[in-house]
Amino acid sequence: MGILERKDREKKKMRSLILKTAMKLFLEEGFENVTIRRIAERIEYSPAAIYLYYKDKDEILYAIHEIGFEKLYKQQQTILSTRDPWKRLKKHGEVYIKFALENPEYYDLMFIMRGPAKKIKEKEEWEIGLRSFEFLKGNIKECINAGYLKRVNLDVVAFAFWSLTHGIASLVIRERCIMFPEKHLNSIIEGALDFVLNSIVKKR
Amino acid sequence: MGILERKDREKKKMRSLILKTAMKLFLEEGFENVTIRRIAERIEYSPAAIYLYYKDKDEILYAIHEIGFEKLYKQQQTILSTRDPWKRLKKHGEVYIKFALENPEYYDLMFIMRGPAKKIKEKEEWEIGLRSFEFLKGNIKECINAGYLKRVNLDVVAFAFWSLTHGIASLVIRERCIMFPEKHLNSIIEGALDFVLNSIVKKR
DNA sequence: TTAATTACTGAACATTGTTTATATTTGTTA
DNA sequence: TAACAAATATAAACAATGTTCAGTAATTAA
Repeated sequence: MGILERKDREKKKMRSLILKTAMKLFLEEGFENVTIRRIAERIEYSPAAIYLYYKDKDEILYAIHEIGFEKLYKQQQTILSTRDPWKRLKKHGEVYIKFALENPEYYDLMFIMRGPAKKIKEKEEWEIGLRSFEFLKGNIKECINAGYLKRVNLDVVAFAFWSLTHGIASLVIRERCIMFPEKHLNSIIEGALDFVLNSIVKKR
Repeated sequence: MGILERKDREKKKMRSLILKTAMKLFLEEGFENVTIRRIAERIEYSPAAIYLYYKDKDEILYAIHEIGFEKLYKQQQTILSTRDPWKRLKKHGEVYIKFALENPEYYDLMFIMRGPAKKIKEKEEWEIGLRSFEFLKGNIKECINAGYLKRVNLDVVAFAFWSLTHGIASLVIRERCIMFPEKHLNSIIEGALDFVLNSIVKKR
């Protein structure tokens, strides 16, 4: 009965080949150039073949978006070496923005583009996105317990924090910060994050 | 010498007819349905005719985006009736988010979509966007002068404020808040804004 | 060896935005 | 007014896109 299993393996292999190729296109040329036809061309199959392995293009984008989340999550784990909850939360913000600005295409796919969002809705949940959000909530909870933050609703503080960092990242990525000269932008970003974080911290 | 002027009037009339029609499509069916062909159909011209009046589609989107800014600016002016700078700044945030959530298509065009951003770059400045940002800076400056805020760099505080509100708005609009049940979302948004604003205010 | 299932493709469809050669309308001049 | 010039408008096509479907080729089962 090894035939079914081999077929299954082959199916998975093909899916991963498609995804790998899409990723390559994505990283080399940006998501605008990830087209079904370009993927097909690279793997030397017809465009129609891809639809035997992925329902539509958004499903491929969703898969890439998941890889982006893995990448972000990994980078976020590095802050665990910082023991002080408050310092760690600051690092959290810095790492988040750093990820966004160093991987704007990923970030766009993860938090801005409509394509993956459609799939999120279909799934009725967003496991991969939630994991990062829960991680943030954990950090904030520790800050509250350590007396660094007021005892406010966890979701509210986490959402405020996320909105601030996402706001910064997405305004830059979607090119709405042209009022700031390029050379000042980084210090304004840092300044904005510091300003808010220093404001919400309680002096113990 | 009235002919040239009449021609000029006619040209303007045609431009405004195209824009008006694009606006109608935009408001009735969302920007996804603003296509050159649909506009052409409605004004009973050929698609090619539109290119005699607008360089490309992005130029039309840019024009709509400007109308959106007019709308926002008008709504922002209503906060001027609030005399206390701090209360006014709070209103500023509320009005901004209200505008975004009540006019998500406009907001998207103004602060998220790539199309208009391209035109912004070509123009090398962004008059209409800057006006709103300067208005925010003015409000913040008054808060500083009245002792409500620390004396921090104006651009930094304004950018922080804008990032927070834009972050909230864009996460909702691009459907990344599915971890919050619909019925709680509004109170979380309010809570997040209040949390940050109450944190940055100085007790006098 | 034949029948049935599976894997794949060519060609087409329905959309986009945009360009170009051509036709029509309008204005100028002899 | 007739002929020419300039403007305005269009039909048709181009080059893309995602996606579908009727067939063909390959593989497996009987």
